[in-house]
Amino acid sequence: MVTIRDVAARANVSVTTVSRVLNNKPDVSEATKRRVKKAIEELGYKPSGLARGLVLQKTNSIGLIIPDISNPFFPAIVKGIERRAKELGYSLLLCTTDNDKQEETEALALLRSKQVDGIILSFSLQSQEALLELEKQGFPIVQIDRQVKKSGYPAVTIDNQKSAFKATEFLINQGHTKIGHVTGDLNVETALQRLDGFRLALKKHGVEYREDWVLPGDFGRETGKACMERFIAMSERPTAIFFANDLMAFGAYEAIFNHGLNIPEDFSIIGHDNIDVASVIKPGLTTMEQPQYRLGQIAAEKLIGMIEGKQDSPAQTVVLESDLVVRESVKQIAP
Amino acid sequence: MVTIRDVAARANVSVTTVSRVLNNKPDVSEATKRRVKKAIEELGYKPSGLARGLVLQKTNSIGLIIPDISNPFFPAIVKGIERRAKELGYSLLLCTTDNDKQEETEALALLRSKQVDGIILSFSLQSQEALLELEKQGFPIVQIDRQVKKSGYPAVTIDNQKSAFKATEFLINQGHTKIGHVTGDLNVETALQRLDGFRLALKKHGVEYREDWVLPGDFGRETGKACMERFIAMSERPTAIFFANDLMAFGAYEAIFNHGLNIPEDFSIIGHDNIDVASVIKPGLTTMEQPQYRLGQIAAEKLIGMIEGKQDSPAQTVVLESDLVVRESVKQIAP
DNA sequence: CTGAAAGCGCTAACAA
DNA sequence: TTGTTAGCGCTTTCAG
Repeated sequence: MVTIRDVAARANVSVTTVSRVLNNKPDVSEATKRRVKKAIEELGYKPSGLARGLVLQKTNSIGLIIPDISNPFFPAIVKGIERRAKELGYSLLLCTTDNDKQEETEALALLRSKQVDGIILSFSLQSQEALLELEKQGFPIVQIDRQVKKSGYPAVTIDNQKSAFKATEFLINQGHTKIGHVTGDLNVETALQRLDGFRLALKKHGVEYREDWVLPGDFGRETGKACMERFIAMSERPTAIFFANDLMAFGAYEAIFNHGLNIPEDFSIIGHDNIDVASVIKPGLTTMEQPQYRLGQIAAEKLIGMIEGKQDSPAQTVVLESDLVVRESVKQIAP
Repeated sequence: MVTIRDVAARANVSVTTVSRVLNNKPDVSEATKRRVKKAIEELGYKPSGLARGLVLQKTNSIGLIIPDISNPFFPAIVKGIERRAKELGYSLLLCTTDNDKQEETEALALLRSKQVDGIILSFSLQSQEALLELEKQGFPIVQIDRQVKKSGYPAVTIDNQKSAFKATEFLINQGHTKIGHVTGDLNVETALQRLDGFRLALKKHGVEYREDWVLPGDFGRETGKACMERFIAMSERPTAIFFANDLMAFGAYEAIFNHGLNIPEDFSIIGHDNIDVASVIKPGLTTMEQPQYRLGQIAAEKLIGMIEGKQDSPAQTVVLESDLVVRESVKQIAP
């Protein structure tokens, strides 16, 4: 490995001087600067991030902890984070957890030991204490998509309750009064909030809330399919169902088609997230759009702001809007 | 920050001894081991990966460079890599490039400066020299999905030529003789190979190859749509089209439906990759399945094998099989 | 404008 | 079984 010493020797200067030109510090004559640069070039020298990080106590890398990158909701978020972080001079260490509490804890420990400057994460409710601990130490963290409320860490999310409310209200406005819901993983704040939004909308419009039409899901496609099978098997069925995310709605599509039934004639379906393919499937899935890329960008900016201590005020949670995207999966019912 | 020195002081031993228990080295009495562990516990001490990396010249992290994480082809690969790497004690630094040559070069430099132990990458053909350079230095790299042939670095891929051949042959066996193709980004080896496979299949079966039915794409959905528009506008149309990936085929679905045309009645469509949603859309997309998760796992294993010098033979390229998945997007034509 | 030297937190000879 | 010491490659006072 070629080190700063080799460069110094070759350029006939001290390591200090080399370090100076490396970091664009003043007080180096043009002549020596040129010589040093030449030596760097010739030797193909690259400074060691490790050594630099050790002395500066700063790595210019941030950690990202998400449940599952193969869940289509996350890639756009990751992209947003990665692109913005890169622009701001940071790189990304990726950990996934499958929503497992132990994996979450391990990921946190791992990233700390790698000495990332901060972490963006999407945690289940089970891992609160770990966050509280880090908060005491003043370690920079931004939550994304999901907020573990008890911690004081800022989050970048949409208003999930409101979003679910809007989705449900749309169903009601289309004339539906028999409405079911498949929840997300109830260990996740997001899922809880969407359930709340669903309830609130029914209540506001005086529509009956039926326990047996609210099925516990987990944001996975298979579960969406399984829950839909249960709806189909019911003697009294809802006419419309709000799925806590599009992936589960896709599962429902499968189940419905497998039974020779139709959307929206037999069931009106609304999803959440507007993942990329929601527009490709037939009938097009009506859903709530989240600005994932933006969420990612903002989270990266916010975290790096915290790291570099530029926040004017204590870091605030950012809540973006979600928008209804109407396609063909919801039928209008005559009153 | 609490360092190994603090632990040593608290446990009344030397830093060496602490280091020994940290790394499970022998020659530490049970008694002192306990004392040290207690001190570590009480202080909440975490070893600095930076410092360790600096002295060991090993970071236990690997770099991953891919074009775009929001392309649905990659998440499963990333997951496979991440999961396997984690099992083997490595973490993942993620860089994306948008297939841009400069970004590829930068990512390589960045990861080197972060001193990752090795890199898994999916490069365009434009970045050959950079690889050659690293190869001279004996730096461990594994290519995934795409192989830059000139480098001696192993790759983990499917046989893209054969796969495209099989896809095209399926069209022919269904009775099609007017067959078009939308290529991938021709700066990418994979796209070239699929085009070759397409040609070969036509040739073998004596089916005419028409230049004007081979449209240059870029693996993006928009392009798939645009190319499909061109096919639709032709006075003489192909009856079947092989798209170099599913994403472009999805774009084609849009275009076809927008014109009030039907699949497979008006156009038979076959894709490539079998990304998750290929089964959800209507009609189900016939396509070639790639084992993405496996590709990722194997790439991680292979790279780490290279890093740890356990390879029995010089690292070999691994070629996995792809399988035809028949759904409803291809019509059988009476001879 | 330039350099010597201390030290970031850790591991590994080498001694004891 | 334990400790002393010399670095890993870099930045940064502090002196020239």
